[in-house]
Amino acid sequence: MTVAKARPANRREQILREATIMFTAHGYDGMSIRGIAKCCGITESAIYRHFNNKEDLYESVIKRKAGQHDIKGTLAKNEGLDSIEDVLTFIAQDILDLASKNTQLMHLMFRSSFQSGPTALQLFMEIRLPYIEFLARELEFREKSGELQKVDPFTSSCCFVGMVMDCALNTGVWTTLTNQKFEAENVICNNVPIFVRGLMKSVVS
Amino acid sequence: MTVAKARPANRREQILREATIMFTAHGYDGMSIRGIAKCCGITESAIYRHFNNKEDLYESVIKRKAGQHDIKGTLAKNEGLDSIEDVLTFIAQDILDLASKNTQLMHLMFRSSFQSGPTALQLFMEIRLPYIEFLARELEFREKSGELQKVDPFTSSCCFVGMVMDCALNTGVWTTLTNQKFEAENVICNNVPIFVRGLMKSVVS
DNA sequence: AATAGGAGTAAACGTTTATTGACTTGGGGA
DNA sequence: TCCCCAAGTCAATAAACGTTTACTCCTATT
Repeated sequence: MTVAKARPANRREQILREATIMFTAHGYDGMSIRGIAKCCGITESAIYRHFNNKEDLYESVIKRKAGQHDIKGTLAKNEGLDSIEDVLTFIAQDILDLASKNTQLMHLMFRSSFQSGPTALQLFMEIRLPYIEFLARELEFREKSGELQKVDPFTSSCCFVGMVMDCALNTGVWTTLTNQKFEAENVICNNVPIFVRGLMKSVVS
Repeated sequence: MTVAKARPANRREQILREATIMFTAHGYDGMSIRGIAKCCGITESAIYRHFNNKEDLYESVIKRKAGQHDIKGTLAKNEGLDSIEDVLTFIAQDILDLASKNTQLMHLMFRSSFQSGPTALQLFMEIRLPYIEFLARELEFREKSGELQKVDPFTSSCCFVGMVMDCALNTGVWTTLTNQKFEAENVICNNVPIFVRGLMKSVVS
């Protein structure tokens, strides 16, 4: 009496989608093969036709997400911006856009960084690192050209990107925790200028 | 033949200690009653003499950690610092100190914020929020007195604290990921001045 | 038309999970 | 001295876990 169900075009993709949802919501130990199977409307065994084991499935989830965004590529297209203000605004805007359109990605990045294994830092490397390296290069160049104060490009870049990432991750928290409004645009309007004034040599207030 | 083991002064505290280690390392689902019991040298049932269930134990872990640090209190003792530079330096130093002396706390804070339930944001509220409110008040005061540029105190404070927290959490990551050095002192030497210059009205470069 | 194999099923595997129950200590107060 | 009770033990529970097995479709290729 075993009746085969309808087979969607690519089951593998569906499983990965559901597993991603599960993992972002409950973490590795909280995502169960059973639960994912149920969400897909198939049995657990069917999942093992597509993935060797749970760890394999997990790694595939991370790799898939990493493959969905080519940060390095999009950044490369935006080299040569005029002022440092443009650069910082662009980066902040880009990260906050990415985060708001793709909440999953951010949570996945932080969750996976707590996980052990080979894919622990993959999302950090493919999402966060490109931003940092991009900004660090811009800072280094502009520092040498005399536009900026004497600062350590890498540290400054890490901090700026970290600040924006932190905002992106916690926008929801602050609005529920306090009654203050705390939105992406405010961060850009408010803090990019602070950084700009702090970085530039001559200041026009 | 059931022999009762030696009973340490406060077993409860020992259980909480081991559970904290387990939770910071493996998360809620990854921390097992069995594992904790084994670490304490007792049986699982013994744990249920001290806690109603796993969730109760978990909540106790969070509450205990929250009770170990009186951020609000220590901040209150440091009101009335001279310059905004002193304020920012103090905050950054304090957070990075706290983080380096108590790595657990930071990881616990982020892990718990991903968890659902009543204690989800407790550590955020008792650790992070006091810093933000403290700095926001300082900024608001100094803005009104004309010392600072026109900025939104809350947003600026959120961002600064977020930046430092992010640094504290990821210092380890960057040093292993890149060969660049990225340490607490560098962050303070480098980024506090940037913020100061960015916030102040008149700049002495 | 025959067939090979990809993709599904039901059922069971052994293990681990959180939790409970019944029993046993040992030390402090009556 | 007796006895109570907090804090242990051992043993058992049902449920959930990841994984494997044996079997069955459906479909594309030959």
